[in-house]
Amino acid sequence: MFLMESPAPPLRTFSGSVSNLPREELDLSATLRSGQLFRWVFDAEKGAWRGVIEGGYKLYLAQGDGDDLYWELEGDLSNAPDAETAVRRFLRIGEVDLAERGEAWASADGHFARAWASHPGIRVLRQDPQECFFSFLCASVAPIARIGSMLQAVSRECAGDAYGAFPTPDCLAETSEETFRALGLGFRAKRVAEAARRVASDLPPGFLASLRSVSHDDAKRELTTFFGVGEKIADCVCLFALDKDAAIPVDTHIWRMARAWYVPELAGTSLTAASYAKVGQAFLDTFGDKCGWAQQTLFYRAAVGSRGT
DNA sequence: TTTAAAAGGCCTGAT
DNA sequence: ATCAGGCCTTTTAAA
Repeated sequence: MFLMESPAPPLRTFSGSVSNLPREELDLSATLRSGQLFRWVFDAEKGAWRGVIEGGYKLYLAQGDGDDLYWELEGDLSNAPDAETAVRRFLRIGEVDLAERGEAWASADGHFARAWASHPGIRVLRQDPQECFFSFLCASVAPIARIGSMLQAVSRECAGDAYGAFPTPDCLAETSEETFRALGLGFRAKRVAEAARRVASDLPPGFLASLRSVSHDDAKRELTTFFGVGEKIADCVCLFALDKDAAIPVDTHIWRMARAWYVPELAGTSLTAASYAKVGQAFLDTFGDKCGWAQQTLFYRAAVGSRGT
């Protein structure tokens, strides 16, 4: 080996494919549009989805009609596992056998069976905790499309690129509440500005990612100490970035579904801390330790699948 | 043209 | 301690 030390990070491109990946294991398009992340776009020229994953790697993903997934990853991997490991880690391939789980869930629950029949293969991804946290801080009473436009505006303002690496906490912390308001965040502006300042200056680097190694309850307790973060947003971060596969974010859609199907005794009541816990328990009882994944398929049918496209 | 609803949370006042 | 109601911004679609 005659690798030289270079001042600039060695930006390189790697590519490969994952074979034997049927649609029941991954529906790439539905997964990326399922409201768990908001800055992935389909690059028509390249014929692939494009986004940035944890570690700042730019990733292209393409799924054809067959059982192969093609990927291309760009970045400095000198201090990281190999590229394919990074891709599999993001998609959580090999960790959760969704095809097998989905079949079991469908035979256990008729409502899930209907959602699975129309949209199998919606996975829960492992996101960058930082981006996921700020994403769902922007998600209060906003439709998925608007969450995307808010986050693209924030990225463009702080990092210069709507679809590049998400701004660092330091960069977000230097942006004023008024600026966030001007970017269309509305009453969420104060929450984002305050959280950014706290993450940047009051907490150790990597604090959010460190919550991966604590329990679901402990992670929620930490997250809900932020102004603007209640149980629902905390559970979104737990499920989509912190490996808490039993987290059930009870939003307006899941709450409606729960009252109609899973916790009928709550029909006609309003959502409280007590009923929030009952909904989570009902999902755990029905679907088991990966119930957050089942929730994502049900959510998709209610919130995304019913709309056009 | 007005109104409701959108991956909510905080504050207040009443039991 | 627990819960219902009002409020906070903006956008889109339905009435």
